[in-house]
Amino acid sequence: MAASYETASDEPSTATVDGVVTAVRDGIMQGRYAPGQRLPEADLVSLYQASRGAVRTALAQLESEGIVLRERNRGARVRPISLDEAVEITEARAVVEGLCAAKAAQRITTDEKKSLRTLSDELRTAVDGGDVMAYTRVNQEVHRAIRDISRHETAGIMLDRLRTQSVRYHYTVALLPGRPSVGMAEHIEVIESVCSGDADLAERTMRAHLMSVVDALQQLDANLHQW
Amino acid sequence: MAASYETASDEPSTATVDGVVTAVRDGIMQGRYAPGQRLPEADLVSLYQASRGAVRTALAQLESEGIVLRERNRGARVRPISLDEAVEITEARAVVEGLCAAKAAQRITTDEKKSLRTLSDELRTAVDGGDVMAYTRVNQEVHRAIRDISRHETAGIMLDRLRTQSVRYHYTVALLPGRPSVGMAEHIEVIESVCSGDADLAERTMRAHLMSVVDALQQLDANLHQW
DNA sequence: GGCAACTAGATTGTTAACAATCTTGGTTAC
DNA sequence: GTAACCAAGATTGTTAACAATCTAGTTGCC
Repeated sequence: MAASYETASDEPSTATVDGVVTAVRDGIMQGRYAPGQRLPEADLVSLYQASRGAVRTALAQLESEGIVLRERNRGARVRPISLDEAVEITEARAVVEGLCAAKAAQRITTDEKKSLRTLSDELRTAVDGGDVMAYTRVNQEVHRAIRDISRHETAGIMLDRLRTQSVRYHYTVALLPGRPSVGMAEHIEVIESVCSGDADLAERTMRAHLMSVVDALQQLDANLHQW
Repeated sequence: MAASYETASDEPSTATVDGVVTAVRDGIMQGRYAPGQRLPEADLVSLYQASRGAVRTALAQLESEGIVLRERNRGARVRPISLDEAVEITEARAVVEGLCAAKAAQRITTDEKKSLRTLSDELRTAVDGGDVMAYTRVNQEVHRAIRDISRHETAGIMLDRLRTQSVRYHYTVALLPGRPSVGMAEHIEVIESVCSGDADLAERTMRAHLMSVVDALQQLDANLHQW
């Protein structure tokens, strides 16, 4: 597989360990690597022009991130995520992002309020235009912004990890009928509650939003079983 | 440093990667390795009789767990944790353990209620006898039990990580004057609320308990600066 | 006497070869 | 025809040697 000696696209040296980690991680998050797909070391070596040691270290790190599964003498695979797990991950996100929202409400500056509300407008135009891709992107930007405003490093690191584990499900949720407009309303509510400075309200609003994502996930599951 | 060729205690072969990881992690959590202390690869190799590659992999994993710091060409050190970080970690624990308490309240069986209440009794005898070590141990057992009863794997993994990062502070908190009796009362309240089956109440109680630990941490800080 | 440059030792990073294990395909016996 | 067995290839795990980098101590110069 991938016998060409040429570099994959336009990246001559992903050579470092971190390079391989981010390349494979992005590949998994973008769906280029399917769940359960094998990741032979030799392929990654020739693909990313890195040494085997670097690939090995990268795989170990990805395993500890929970997105790659390794079995002794049987190599690495993309770790499949069940819907139950996706629900669990979203529940965990709900409480941690709730914490971030509360802290953000306490610490937000006027400049940050302005840029948050700019995102509100972008959300509206994306949903009005029916642009699901843009909706998904701005969506993530909102969560990212609140996580940054909270200035809570520990929570931020935890969310990074949770997000990489669950991203594959997200744009599936966005495709549910009526989901974008519901999600937009919730996001704007979250933004306003954070801007209000009421930590308790901000936390409750954020949690409610993510619990509604849990509902959407289970609805998705029901739809799949119906087919 | 550590020039003795004898094995540390009674473990002739920690040879595997996981062995080194748990050995070093326990060493850090038990305070045998001080914050900031260097961890030269060669020393770990002779101490635990493992290959350098295994030690290297182990250090990489410990770094991703956040308890070891590595700098290029400068080796690994035990990562020092500031009080601000300890507060952040405890805040994060508060919301995640709150989630566990809520789920535990929903899912607890009668047998589990019994063993939880047994821990209540153990707590009382430990505090009555003034046994701080036993108090600390039962303390952790209570949190562990609730985490198990919740059957929330994702939250469990997150808590494992958070706990290893903050354990060094815990038994410092337990030494504060009057802390054991306050902590005992809170723990018993948590246990009863989980047993009651009221998810909302259980979550609030658990969060209140851990926020009181945050207060204790900050009080500890104030005491230190006063000296 | 103090400061800068240099050298030797120690420590980590990288690569390559070797060993162990698993998978796959074919062959043979029943 | 099927099932068990065996061997070759492929894949991963481990070890050891080599290269690069940093640190500390020393020497020489100002």
